[in-house]
Amino acid sequence: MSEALPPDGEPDEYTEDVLSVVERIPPGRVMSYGDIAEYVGRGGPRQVGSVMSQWGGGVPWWRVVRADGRPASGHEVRALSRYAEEGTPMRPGSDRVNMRQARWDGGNEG
DNA sequence: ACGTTGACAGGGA
DNA sequence: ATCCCTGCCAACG
Repeated sequence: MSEALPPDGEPDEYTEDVLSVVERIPPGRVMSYGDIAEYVGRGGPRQVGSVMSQWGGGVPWWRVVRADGRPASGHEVRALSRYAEEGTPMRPGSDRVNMRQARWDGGNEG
């Protein structure tokens, strides 16, 4: 059984923070696990990954990638079709996101 | 208390 | 480019 959908329980405050940030990432943009950890101000990349593993089904999880631009482990194929839909900038000849262009800092700029 | 695990990150070979 | 190791930190058995 995979955790494609969020559990019915109530998320704690940290989980809420992480998920709310992920929901704000614009289409065609991404944030790394570490970026999100810094943004929420506590925990680390692995904690963010843990939250996404459990609750990611309810948010645009494909917009959360590794620091090197690789999509979430085990979800590469699904992520790739989303990037194609959203026009996410990719590295040429690779299945990786171009972080230079696609990285979102939480601000309003493009 | 301890060892293992995990949707991670960074550095070296 | 890939593989391997270490650092990291919370959750589990």
